[in-house]
Amino acid sequence: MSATRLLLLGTVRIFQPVHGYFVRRELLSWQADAWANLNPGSVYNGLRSLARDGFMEEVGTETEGGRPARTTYRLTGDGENEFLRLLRESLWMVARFEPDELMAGWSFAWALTRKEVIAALESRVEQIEASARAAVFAIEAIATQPDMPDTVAEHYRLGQARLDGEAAWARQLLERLRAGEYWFDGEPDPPWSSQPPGGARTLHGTAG
Amino acid sequence: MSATRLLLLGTVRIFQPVHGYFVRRELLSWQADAWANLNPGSVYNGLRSLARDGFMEEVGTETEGGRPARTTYRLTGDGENEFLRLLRESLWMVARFEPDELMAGWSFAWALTRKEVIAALESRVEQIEASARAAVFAIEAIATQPDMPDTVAEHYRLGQARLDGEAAWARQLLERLRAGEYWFDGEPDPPWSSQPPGGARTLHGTAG
DNA sequence: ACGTGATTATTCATGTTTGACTATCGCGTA
DNA sequence: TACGCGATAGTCAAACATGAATAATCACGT
Repeated sequence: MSATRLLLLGTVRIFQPVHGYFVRRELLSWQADAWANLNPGSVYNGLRSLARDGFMEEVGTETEGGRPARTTYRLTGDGENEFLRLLRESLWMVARFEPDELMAGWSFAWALTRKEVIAALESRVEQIEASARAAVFAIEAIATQPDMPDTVAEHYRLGQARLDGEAAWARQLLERLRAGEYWFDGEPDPPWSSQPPGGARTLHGTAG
Repeated sequence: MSATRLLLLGTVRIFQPVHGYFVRRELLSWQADAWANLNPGSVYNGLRSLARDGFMEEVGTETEGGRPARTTYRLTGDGENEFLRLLRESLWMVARFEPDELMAGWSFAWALTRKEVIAALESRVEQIEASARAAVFAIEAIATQPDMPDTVAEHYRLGQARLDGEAAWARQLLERLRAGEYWFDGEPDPPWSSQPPGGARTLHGTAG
């Protein structure tokens, strides 16, 4: 499971009704292409696939001037539920080898309450601490099994080391969230009540 | 680019001539399916694709008893070069969002010399330290750009935190490598001079 | 007035990944 | 000896991802 679906649902949710090119431009302006699959084909096919599954619906296909026709989308009720489901999954579940999941999840964490995001991050820290205790025994077991290459022990150590890094980030962020940093759902004065969100105005980032 | 190609090249290199089912069973016994794409289709298609590119060649297609015919492969000269190229790439290059690359690389690091692996890990630590210094300025810049969502700053922090975890692992492993842990190419007494490598004897791990 | 290059908006051939499915053999057990 | 389960060995349709290509428009300089 890639983070692309969550990114598409989340971005359409913010800007709807919106067309594929806009969604992609916005995500590139977040530099999300560094960690997610955002080639044109992935975005356009992802939108069509979400529409096929009933999570989005085509609003229309407008042709402005002589430019290519553009298909605009918006979320359905199911799409809103799917968005929240994927968002919670990405924040509450520790996906050991899918770094893009948490990246995508954090991008839309503000769609949940501060209370829930704090609880999710606390849960992640606990899961990672538990994983560290378990890894000790898994590594011991590897030495025992005669046919297991000993290099596999380092896979556990490296996997855990990266999780430890993530936990350090989470602890640090938790402090800042408790101190009031960032805006979350249900709080007054959203940052774009006066200034709507929107990233680069061009694909090559020559904004301005 | 996924780690599957390197895993297939490296595994065929050890056991050649070898057929797809054996390769897959071996990789599953390393628990590599936790972090790499090793579904049947990925393995069999990956082997065919490597053969198409001239990195492997079919040795034959034997039918033993009434079982399905099995196609056995071995590396070509180009395949050996491609293996070493991908291996070096995976060990020397820091791929920020592809944790499977280093996992796969370490699995076959013993095919290089201890000296080179130590140099590669030292280089990784330096790259990660440089990345940490750069991240400070990238995060500053985000606050400046009006259209960039502030959540993006956490993407830098999280990405760097995970790299910091990796660097901690690398420093720790470097100490152990300098102390002589693990066997590497060119050193006497390889661990399977008497005991050939080989993982679980069955797919479900009921080795005995 | 005209060329140049970036932007808009998307398609599509190709390649990779998924995981359900086929079909046979061998072994333990009731 | 009949039964069933797991191991063996792989195929295939469908889904997902890649990135070059298309083709019109617009901004800008000369």
